[in-house]
Amino acid sequence: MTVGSDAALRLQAGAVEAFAERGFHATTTRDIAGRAGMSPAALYIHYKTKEELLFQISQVGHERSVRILEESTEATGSGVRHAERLDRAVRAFVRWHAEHHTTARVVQYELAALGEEHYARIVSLRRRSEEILRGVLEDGVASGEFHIEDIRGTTLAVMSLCIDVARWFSPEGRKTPDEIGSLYADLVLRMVGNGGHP
Amino acid sequence: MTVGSDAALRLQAGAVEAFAERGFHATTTRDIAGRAGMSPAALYIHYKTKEELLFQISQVGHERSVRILEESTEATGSGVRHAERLDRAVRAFVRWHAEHHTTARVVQYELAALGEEHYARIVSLRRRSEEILRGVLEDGVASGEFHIEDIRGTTLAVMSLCIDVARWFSPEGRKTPDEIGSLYADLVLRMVGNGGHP
DNA sequence: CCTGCGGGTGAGCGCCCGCTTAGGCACCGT
DNA sequence: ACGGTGCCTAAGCGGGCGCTCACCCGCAGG
Repeated sequence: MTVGSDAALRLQAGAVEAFAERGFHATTTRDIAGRAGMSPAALYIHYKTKEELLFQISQVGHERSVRILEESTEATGSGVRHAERLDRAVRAFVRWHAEHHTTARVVQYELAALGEEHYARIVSLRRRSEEILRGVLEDGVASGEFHIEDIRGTTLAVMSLCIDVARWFSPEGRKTPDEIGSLYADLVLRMVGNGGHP
Repeated sequence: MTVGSDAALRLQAGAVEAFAERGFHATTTRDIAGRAGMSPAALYIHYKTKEELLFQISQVGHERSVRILEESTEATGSGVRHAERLDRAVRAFVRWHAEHHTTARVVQYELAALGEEHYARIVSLRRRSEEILRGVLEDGVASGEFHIEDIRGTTLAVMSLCIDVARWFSPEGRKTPDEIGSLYADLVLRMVGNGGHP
């Protein structure tokens, strides 16, 4: 149950790989333990069930997402341009989904395998992410930088766009995470009616 | 093996429901057969394996996608506005993903469970979809209606946005498929630098 | 009337799953 | 010196999985 120990972390890493490749239900505990260089039984010293292992992964991933969005959208002064906050947020969020695409894939697409209580905890973290982003859009509309009719719908679309990067990104693809971040930040600024360079 | 028969179609419908709810690997053949009102063994009269059933679903879904994109982007005359072709395409594509969100979910997110050969066949259909959309963007750039730096990347982003609707859409949500289609068509026109109303 | 056949069932095979149990070994404080 | 503790393994239990097999029924053709 010592979640931070070396063995526990190796198990997490193995599980992320396996879940990302085959999905939670198609992954066996034997496979996870094998990737961590341990016997199948060792898994149960560190985690109560396979599902709890998924929950740990999902939780740290979502907490990371929230922090990324919080830090990149901080309103540090009174003269901050909200376009810049949004630009930074999308860049960072997309970059994380590309660079850690295996983790992100698990975090974003294996939620359905969580138990009820764990699922609820994760959903509240997701809501938090959405609220942060919506806050930026609202600020930008209020300041006249953005022109959006449906703020809630647009927020969802922006998150959608960023999250889906984890589904298709491959390190062998023709773009680096940074390049995708740039492109997407530009596209999102257009979506919110900022014109890219107002 | 009579894929179009009544029983075969009921099995397909049951499988779509089950796969969408729980995912391919977490769904049992007993569950699928049960939803179709049949015994577990009946499944194997109509499909060789559970995977083949997934393939049929995936194939018809992807063929439908391609047709939707083809029909909505037809260049019917010489004076067609490409913004209108793109608008129609996004509207129709998004509407399909929302209205048939269970099917779409299976079609878009269970690909990894396909066998190698089946997977390859599906990938070629997906490439076709992407090419159709990219064609519209290229036409619009050539005609001066759109202003895009990275056509390939933008195409991918647009597809991403549309596809992801299947992941989060719920009929109990606050928007109808038509409303989401409108919003997304508007957002996409902004992404391609059309300004919404040029 | 019998026959053949397409579409169905009940029972169950063999396998592998998630998880447990009994025990072993290195290192600790006393 | 030695019992306790933390971490690990070999073995295996119970169960549910994908899939098969032997058989059955209703009906069309001769």
